[in-house]
Amino acid sequence: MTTDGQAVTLRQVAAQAGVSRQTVSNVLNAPERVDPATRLKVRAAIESLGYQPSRTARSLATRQAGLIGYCLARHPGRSLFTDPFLHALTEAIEATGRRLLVFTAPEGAEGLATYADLIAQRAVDAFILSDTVDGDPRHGWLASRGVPFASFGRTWPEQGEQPGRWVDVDGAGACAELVRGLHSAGHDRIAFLGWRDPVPVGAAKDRQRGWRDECRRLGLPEQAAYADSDSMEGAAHAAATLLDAAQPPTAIVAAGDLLAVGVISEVRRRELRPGHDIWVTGFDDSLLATSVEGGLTTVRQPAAEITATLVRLLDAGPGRSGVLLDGRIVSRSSAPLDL
Amino acid sequence: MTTDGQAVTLRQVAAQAGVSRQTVSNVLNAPERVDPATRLKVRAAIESLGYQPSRTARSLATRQAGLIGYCLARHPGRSLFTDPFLHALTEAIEATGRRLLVFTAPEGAEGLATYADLIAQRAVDAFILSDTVDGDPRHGWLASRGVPFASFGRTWPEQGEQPGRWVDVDGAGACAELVRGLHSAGHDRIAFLGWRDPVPVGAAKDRQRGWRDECRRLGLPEQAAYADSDSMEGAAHAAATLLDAAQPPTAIVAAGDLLAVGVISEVRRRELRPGHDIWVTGFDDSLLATSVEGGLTTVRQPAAEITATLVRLLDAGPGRSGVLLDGRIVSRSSAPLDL
DNA sequence: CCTGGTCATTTGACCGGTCAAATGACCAAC
DNA sequence: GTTGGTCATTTGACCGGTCAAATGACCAGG
Repeated sequence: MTTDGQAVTLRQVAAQAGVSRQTVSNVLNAPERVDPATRLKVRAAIESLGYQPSRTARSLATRQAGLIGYCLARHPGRSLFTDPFLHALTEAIEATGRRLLVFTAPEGAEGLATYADLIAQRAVDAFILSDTVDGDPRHGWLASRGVPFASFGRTWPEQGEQPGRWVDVDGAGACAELVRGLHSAGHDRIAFLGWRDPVPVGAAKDRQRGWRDECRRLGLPEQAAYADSDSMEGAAHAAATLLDAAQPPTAIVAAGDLLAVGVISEVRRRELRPGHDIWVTGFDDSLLATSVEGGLTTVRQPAAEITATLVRLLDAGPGRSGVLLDGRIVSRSSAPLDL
Repeated sequence: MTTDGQAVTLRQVAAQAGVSRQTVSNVLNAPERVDPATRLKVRAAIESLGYQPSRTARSLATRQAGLIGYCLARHPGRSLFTDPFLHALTEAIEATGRRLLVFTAPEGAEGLATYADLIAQRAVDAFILSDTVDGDPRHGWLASRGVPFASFGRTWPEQGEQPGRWVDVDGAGACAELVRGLHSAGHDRIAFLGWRDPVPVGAAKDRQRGWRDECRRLGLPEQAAYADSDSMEGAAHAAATLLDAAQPPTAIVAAGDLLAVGVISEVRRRELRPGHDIWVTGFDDSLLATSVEGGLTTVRQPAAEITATLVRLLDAGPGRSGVLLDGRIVSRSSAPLDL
């Protein structure tokens, strides 16, 4: 509304409305304390001047930055879920009137200095953590200094509970459900395809555990293979070893969409039809899942629910708690399950 | 350093060092004005108290938020370059002592209200724009109110220059270079594979133009096909039509990595070898490029250079200017070019 | 000896809000 | 007619820095 460069202040609104600055402040922050008649008068002045309070001034007075910090993972493009997660997180935070500040930091304990700086500068009020690794140092460090945070992902401590509050998707449960679905569709040899990684990723182990436990429960053989890295090529090679076995699997549960696409390409190369001769499933419901022919059956991480929960936990105060959310199986033609 | 929750202030440092608050401020912002001896004394006090100035207080006084706004695109996961771009952008901004605030906004002209709010609240000093569309309303709007911004991507105005300052990657140039490389490797029939999209994406047209112009210059036939969407499946079908032609191409230049992977899968399905029988190239050097067997020849967008330039342009003041950066061709086995 | 100029440092006001205590109007109760 | 309580509104101090002008010490020049 202001065509001039200068911003409108509280006092200008007060002058225009013929009240004191505090009354204007009250209209915005505690309207019930203000007489309805003056409230209207002030609101009109606010409107006509196009006033919006300065976040900075308010932050200084309230000692709240109104910003949540989120560290971008070192390896961009590593996970296909990063992007939808970030988008959902931003919306969830904005829904509470705050905003998201993203930053980068070195990996591991070194990166804690960056977190320390942001707190010391009072640039953020709290942190959202993701890309957690086994024994992640951040959680304990932040909790010990009383910095509010919420974690997407577990730190898988050897024993005891992890510090602070977390949300995660039940990868084990989802994979178990996939195995059950495949089994009731008539599959008896359901293989798992994971990847080896320099960094131990708890999520991958979790998914495999769900598959293994369910296979045992159903008395199915446990065939597994591993890609050298999280790539289509590695997955294709690993899938080849599975398919070359004396008793090849009729279904392959892959630990991620990228792997699953690699499996599908190997299946196709052998003139076998995914979803008919060999059923294939992925994980993440990334853009790849709708990109392959007929679509990939996969597990969707409920991004909106995850981030809404994270934001809720941020304000839950100190303490320890965890929320485990269910992934939703999205059935497409690579493994036409009926759910 | 502070184990108590209370933050250290400038005045506490001043008291500790036995100087006035302004002297401490000068040590931080204009050290040359301070006597070396007192400078050391103050530095020691800062160190011992673990002092860091409050961003908020400084922002209020200087009227600079120290934050740059960046709007996340509506469709998360649409482009594989989003992730590396965001990472590089964050680092580039941090290198100048500022930080990145990300936000979401409705598409098109409606979203301008969100930009307006951020400015009115003085929450950000400037904006970085990306995911620009043809005739993007944001550029003119921001420029007309004197809000500093820099755009990754052109708005392709029908006539005249686009408002403000921009950086883009020369997609046309890179595709022309691919065509030249393929031609000198002996290819005479080099097809283009793009995609149709509800939103007109200037970048895709730009890449195709580069391919077309170079083919004409070399006197090569212009074969092109289009995927219904930016997906592997669509690309595979489009590739099939190309390969079924009476005079099938021996090389296919795809407008994106995802398309290229789709092309490769179709090529393999026909028992043809990518990089031998049919050469295939992509665009973006995304995680898919190293994920397919042998790797995908593709064009790398220079993320660090792009973002460094964007940040530089932010501080260039009002005016119009554009920087066109070269993409770098990364040769892998899907099209073993020697460059 | 007084003036004028640097240099290092300090002082008071200010950025634009919020908080807590103070003011004043109005009305019911003793 | 004084006291006490609510309600609406105002005042002064404060959040933690920065800016601009003022102060004081020191030294060279007329």
